Amino acid sequence: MARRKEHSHDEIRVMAIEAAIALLQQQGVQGLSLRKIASEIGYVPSTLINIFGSYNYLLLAVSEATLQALMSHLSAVSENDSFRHIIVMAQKYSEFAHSQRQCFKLVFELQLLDSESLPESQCQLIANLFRLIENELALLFPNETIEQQLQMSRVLWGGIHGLTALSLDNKLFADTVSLPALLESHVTGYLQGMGYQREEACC
Amino acid sequence: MARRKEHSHDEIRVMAIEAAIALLQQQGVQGLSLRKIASEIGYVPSTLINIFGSYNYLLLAVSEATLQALMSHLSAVSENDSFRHIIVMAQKYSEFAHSQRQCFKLVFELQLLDSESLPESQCQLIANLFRLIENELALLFPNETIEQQLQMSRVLWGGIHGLTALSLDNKLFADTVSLPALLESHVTGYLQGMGYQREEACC
DNA sequence: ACTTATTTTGAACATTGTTTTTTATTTTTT
DNA sequence: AAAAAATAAAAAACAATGTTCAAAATAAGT
Repeated sequence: MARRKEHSHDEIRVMAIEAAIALLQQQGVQGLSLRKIASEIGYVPSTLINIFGSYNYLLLAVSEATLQALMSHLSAVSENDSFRHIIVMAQKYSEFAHSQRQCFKLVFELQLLDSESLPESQCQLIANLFRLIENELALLFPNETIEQQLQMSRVLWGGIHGLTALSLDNKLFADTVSLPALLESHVTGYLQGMGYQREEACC
Repeated sequence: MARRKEHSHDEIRVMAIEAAIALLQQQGVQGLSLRKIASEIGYVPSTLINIFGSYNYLLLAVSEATLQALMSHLSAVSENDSFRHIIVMAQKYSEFAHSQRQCFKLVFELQLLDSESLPESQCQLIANLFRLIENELALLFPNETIEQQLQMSRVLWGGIHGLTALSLDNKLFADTVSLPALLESHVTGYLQGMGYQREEACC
């Protein structure tokens, strides 16, 4: 059999990714399978393997699509105050994670084999996410070195991600404190500790 | 066939967990399987299912053993200064995660089905881990409410875990800054921001 | 029109966790 | 002590997985 020519490879790509996301949100990554995705879009497992290379690479494509959605979600934030900007981005990050729970988890839990390499596009996406914070830090701490700003951005992001990830799995074991409150405390506390003066007073 | 009576169920339990940990460290959770574990200890898959209930519950037992090891690793920390105590625990946490990488990842990536419930023992273990930090915070911030101390402990732990987890998967994208430096910056920055005066001066 | 290439697909394969059946051993009863 | 019942371990069967490979159907080239 040759191409049915109903859809191009690129069309099958997006169909498969969309179907995978839909199934993922319903049943989680455990309930997902190459065969289900294939049958969902009226194709056959080996066709998807031909196009994506492997099931793992299909999941990687889903992960990449999720990262892009997250990126546009965070890029939409516009606050004049850089301090507020970071806080709102932290909230948006956790909002996104909870609303797209399964996809978000996939991004961080997908393990590729040693033979598979993380594609450059995915690295760039993550680097751009970090840059969102780096940019605001450069405004907040213009006197700090680039190196220092880079370190601060990782600490901020690490905390935001850690709190979000633990909350997603109900591993915070603190029902009385809300995730937004934890995120605000983290960002505010750390930035103040690093010398940022939100108000005017000191002592 | 009836019991070979060579080993009791409890003996088989520990044999299986040990074999699972060994295989896990070699090949990761992807390369692990019920059949490999069974053949490694000279038994058969269905025997392990009988004893553990399911493969997932066997993995949960490995996760629990890992949490216990982590707990004793962190309990061994003894610093007079509570501030130093928290920093050292943060470093020990990340050390443990990197030295027992696969087991550590299993703890946070293992997903049980909706029908399976997280056993009370595992909840207690995690609660005890949090308490290690809560105790030090009670010493550092005796005037804060319990609620406030609880929130701070989650922020601290969330950041420590987030930085560690991202570092484990090389997702920090900052080769020039070390994980210990990030952890120290996180703990120091946050505690200072929350009002802790490490030195005597202010302004 | 015929040949050559291409590409989708269906069947085969190896491996997985789990369930069910068989079988060997232990325990109980007569 | 012998027979019957209960028990428990292992073997086999099952359904589902990702992947490979050969066969088949269409497209392209001559």
